[in-house]
Amino acid sequence: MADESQAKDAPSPSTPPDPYRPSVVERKWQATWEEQGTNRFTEDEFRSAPDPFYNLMMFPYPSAEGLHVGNIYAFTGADVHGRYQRLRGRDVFEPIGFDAFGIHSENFALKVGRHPMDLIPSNVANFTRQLRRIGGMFDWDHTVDTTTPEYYRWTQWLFLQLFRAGLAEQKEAPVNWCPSCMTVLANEQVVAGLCERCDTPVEQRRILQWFFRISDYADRLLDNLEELDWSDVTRKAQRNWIGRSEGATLTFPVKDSSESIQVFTTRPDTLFGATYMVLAPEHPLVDRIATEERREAVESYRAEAQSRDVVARQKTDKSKTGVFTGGHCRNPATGEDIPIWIADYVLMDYGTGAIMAVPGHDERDFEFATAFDLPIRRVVAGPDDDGDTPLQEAYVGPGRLVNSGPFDGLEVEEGIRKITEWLEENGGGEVTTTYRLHDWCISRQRYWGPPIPIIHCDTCGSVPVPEEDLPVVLPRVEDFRPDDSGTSPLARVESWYRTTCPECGGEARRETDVSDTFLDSAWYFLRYPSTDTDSAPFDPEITRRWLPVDTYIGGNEHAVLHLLYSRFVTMALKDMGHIDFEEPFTRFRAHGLIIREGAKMSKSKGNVVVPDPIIEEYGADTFRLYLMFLGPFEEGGDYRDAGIQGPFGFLKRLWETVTSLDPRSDDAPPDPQVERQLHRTIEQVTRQLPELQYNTAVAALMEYLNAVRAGGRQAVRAEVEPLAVLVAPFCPHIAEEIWERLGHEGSIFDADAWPEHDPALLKDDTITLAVQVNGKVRGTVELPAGATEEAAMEAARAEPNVARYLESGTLRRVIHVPDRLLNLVIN
RNA sequence: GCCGGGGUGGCGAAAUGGUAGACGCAGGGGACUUAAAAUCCUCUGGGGCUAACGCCCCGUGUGGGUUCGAAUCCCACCCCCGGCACCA
Repeated sequence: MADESQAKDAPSPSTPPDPYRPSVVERKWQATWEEQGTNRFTEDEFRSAPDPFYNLMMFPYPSAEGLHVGNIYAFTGADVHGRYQRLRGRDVFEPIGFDAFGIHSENFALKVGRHPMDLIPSNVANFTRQLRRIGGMFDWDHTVDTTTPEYYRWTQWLFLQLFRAGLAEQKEAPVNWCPSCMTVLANEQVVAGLCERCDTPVEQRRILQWFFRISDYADRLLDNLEELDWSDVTRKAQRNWIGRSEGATLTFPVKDSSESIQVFTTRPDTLFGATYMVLAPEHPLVDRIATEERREAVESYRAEAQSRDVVARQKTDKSKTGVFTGGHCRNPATGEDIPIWIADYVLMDYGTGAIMAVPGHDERDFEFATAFDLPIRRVVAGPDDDGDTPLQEAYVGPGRLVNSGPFDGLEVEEGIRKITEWLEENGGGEVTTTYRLHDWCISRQRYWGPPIPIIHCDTCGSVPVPEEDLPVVLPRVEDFRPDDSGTSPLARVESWYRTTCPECGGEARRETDVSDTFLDSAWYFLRYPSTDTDSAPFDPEITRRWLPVDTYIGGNEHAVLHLLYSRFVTMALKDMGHIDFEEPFTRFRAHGLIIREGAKMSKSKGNVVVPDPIIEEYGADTFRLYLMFLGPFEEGGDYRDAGIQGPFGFLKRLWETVTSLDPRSDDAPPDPQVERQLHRTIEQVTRQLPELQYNTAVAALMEYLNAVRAGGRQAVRAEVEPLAVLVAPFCPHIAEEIWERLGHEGSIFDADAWPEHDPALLKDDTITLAVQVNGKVRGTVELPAGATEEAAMEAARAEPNVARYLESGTLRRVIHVPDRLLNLVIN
């Protein structure tokens, strides 16, 4: 009997014949992608791709612990974006690499007693395995590892270009110095003013460092921000960091001397209230101004200021300290002699390192003047004040000038202009702009970085290593601990640093400092498409075709430094004629942070999500889908262990729906209601994916599958086939498998199969209109779409609950929002 | 202190002037099972009224305002998270 044979073949309900086995599906497709080169570009393809889309994500530091969920979250979000673009037909290049130089690697290597040259390759191998496992669309033929000579050769090349352009220079700068370890510490190695290793109080030391003159580019870096399609938070952070401040530089002649002191102020209008001057302790004029009888006090204060670490020096919550120098200068406005002090609340590296103190109208000066009993004078009167109103605190609000001679009565804004003009005419001042942004210190007295390619020669000075001699290879040094010299461990390797001068051939010495990791990452996006080239850092033709980066996704912790340095390097390279664009990242989006069960994840709390076992159990597709579903991608979300069940169930149902399709219904038309919802889903997902609104797009997909399966109905092919494509950016493996099972050959990502929605199908024929009385919903009525107000009124009156309210008062007004609501205002 | 972001059911979250709580988790009830797991169906903001169908009130951090109508806009305040922090 036919029934019998069917029964034999039919699966028993408890053991489905073909359950969803993520690991099988995922292994299969990862192997297929690898074999077919699905995600890889050849050099020819790079040169000829018709519609390039450069999809970049911030490359990771390959820690020994392996990929963190935070990394996976970021990479998945970026990968979804890249896969979406590819499904829309773009030629998407999605590279990944490793940012493996720097103090983290070095400290970890010291801690575990292994050499970073051994450690890093094994970390990279582990990261690579994990990155392949999550199913990113990475081009594994074009990766970079910043610690390989093939890469840092060009980092050194970049240094040389900047050096030649006059953008690299050596100058003295303070560093954190641990007198017990006798070594230079990075800011993060100083904890509450103490060395993190030995708890000794940290001091400052001035040593010669290499700087890039990024501040030359401050205006351009700031002004270009207007035009960039970047997250607002990120642009704002950069604006604050650059900190452009318009003001004036004023000159105060020192009494009984030919010297004068320059100060920067944004409030030249308060000049008449300047009752004393303050210099930074390091200010070069201090020696010449301090009088004999004050010299001892001045010297000991300077020594004390220097004995603090660089971070503690700038704490705002400590009380003001300072000493009188014994010197005076003349206030050019009042003609008065005012005392010159030194205090560490004035910073040498902002403005001119000196201020005119106006205690009446500056909180810091007020605090200082109160502490040292210096005169406080009101020169701005608020709306209820006059020139004699006493000051209980600094007044920083708007008002009119008082006690300011000819300028009395002017509003602050006008006073600023008039007093500046007056000083300019008398040679006592000029309009100036200063920046918070400092030059970029790129030297590190450390081992684990690319050596700075400079040779020091007694006759020729600092000579660049000839480009053909690059890379200057970082030698393998077994003892790479920092030492008591205040220089890099490389300074102990005489065989390495002794060399000859490329210019005069005489004896010379290599620079032994290495460069900042931020330099490695400031140009890596230029290298990715050109890793096939070893004759140049980046191929001009390929670079023209692929850059700038179309979308860059990464953490906002790099909002300032990394992104700013990359922009600076790009601008400098453009000015030197190496590239033809000056902004590296057309679009940047910052992703949010993942927390776990309401708390920040941290190793010490032991609440870190370990990805491998989760991927093992549920598969990468489920894990990816869950991460994207947690919350808005740009805001982050709360990882709750149980939550993964939702996305997992969704994929199991998707699988079941496809594998149980009846081939005889392949040509059947979709159910009209389901079809409408399909088109609404296509519309929503297509709109939201490029905007990174993943969580709601996933919800729409779930809703659609629920509709397809509602009441246990049997789906037809036309209802589920588009779903395979829509889900593919999130879950590439299962999408490929379903696509293949639906009878397609080749990768879904090459199928040009992204569905188009039909606008005519977005709306239902009948709609539910909410009927309100005085703004409160009192009922709903079913109406044909586009019904008139009259039709809506008629239906509303027929609704008993609405009618009840209408009878209780007089209808005053009707507000009709077609197809949405009807609000009846009664009294 | 300054600059961002945020505060909505038991929980993650939707909704950016028009039916608050889509989607999902957790939980309750039911089906299947010898049983459990898995799966499927169904209910689920709080309170009240009703035999029931239903209906009413309250509800988006707090207090005010604008509006026919506010989670959404405006004013004041509280709290949480992130960044910067003596920048003259």
